[in-house]
Amino acid sequence: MTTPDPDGLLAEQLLRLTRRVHRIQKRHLEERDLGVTPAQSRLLRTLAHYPSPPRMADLAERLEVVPRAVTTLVDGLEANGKVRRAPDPANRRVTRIELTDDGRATLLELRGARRSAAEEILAPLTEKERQVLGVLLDTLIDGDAAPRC
Amino acid sequence: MTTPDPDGLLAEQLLRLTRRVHRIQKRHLEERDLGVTPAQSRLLRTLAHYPSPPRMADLAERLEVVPRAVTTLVDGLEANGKVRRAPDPANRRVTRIELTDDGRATLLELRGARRSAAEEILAPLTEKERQVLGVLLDTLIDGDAAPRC
DNA sequence: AGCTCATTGTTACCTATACTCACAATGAAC
DNA sequence: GTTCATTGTGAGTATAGGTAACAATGAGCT
Repeated sequence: MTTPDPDGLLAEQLLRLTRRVHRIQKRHLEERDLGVTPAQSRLLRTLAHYPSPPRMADLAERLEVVPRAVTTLVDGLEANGKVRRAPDPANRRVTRIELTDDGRATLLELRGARRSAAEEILAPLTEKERQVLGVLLDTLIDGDAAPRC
Repeated sequence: MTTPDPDGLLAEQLLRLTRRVHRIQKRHLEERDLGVTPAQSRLLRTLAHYPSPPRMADLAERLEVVPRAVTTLVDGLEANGKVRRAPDPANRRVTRIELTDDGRATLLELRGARRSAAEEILAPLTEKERQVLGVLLDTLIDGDAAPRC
């Protein structure tokens, strides 16, 4: 491989890998035929991390996305009965997003799809390598110094 | 960090890192104010790898994208005078894509932007760690067994 | 009380990327 | 020369995200 631009390579690698991950996840998702787009799936998963229903703004922050984007995602999920918008009694500006039973069921299937997709993608790496990769990625995501391993 | 879904974590990490890379690259690009979108930038860079002007289909394959997508990208670049569509004398079906002088100049600035962006992103990693990361990513992209390091 | 300002979600619109399908022009094979 | 494959593109769609303006609400100050 010719690498005349070694320092710009990371972005290209990430792009290609992200695309591969997308393809594989899409395939695993379609096998189960849940009516959920990748971004909606991410919102569902994020939703599961909260002990109590979060606000739209909370989701936007967690997803690193503008609040307006969350509206669209919740619209789609609500139309399919996966989540429910509930008013906050304490503050009438906020709407809290709750998982429905259907949403919870979807989430379980989603996890299965993700797990098998991840297994396929990570197959070429040993357990140790996976850990190293995870640490390196986390370091870059956070942008601070790496824990020297 | 709570990781109830360790096997699905990679996709999330990749997504976040890719987004961070996008943000940083965008910032570095905007400082120079080239009129080029990220995908167009990628096409320009890819173009530079060919010793002689490639066909649309070649670019599509190299970019891992459907040929129709290349049409749109080249349209944009051609409108801005960065590339030129040239007929192939030997086969009138194919159009070859050539870099213009302006495109070449843009490419140079692009490289600078990418280099400084990459420097910012990779700053927390040592040289050795960068190499390890590169190998791991390549392994996952190709999908075959990792070279044991 | 009332006035001002910040927060919250949303309406309306725009951009970027990439996809499918259909098709016209061309070349290749028999 | 009829048939079939290749090549690029028009038309339309989906997904993901962003900006700007705004209405409803809450909070703080006087």
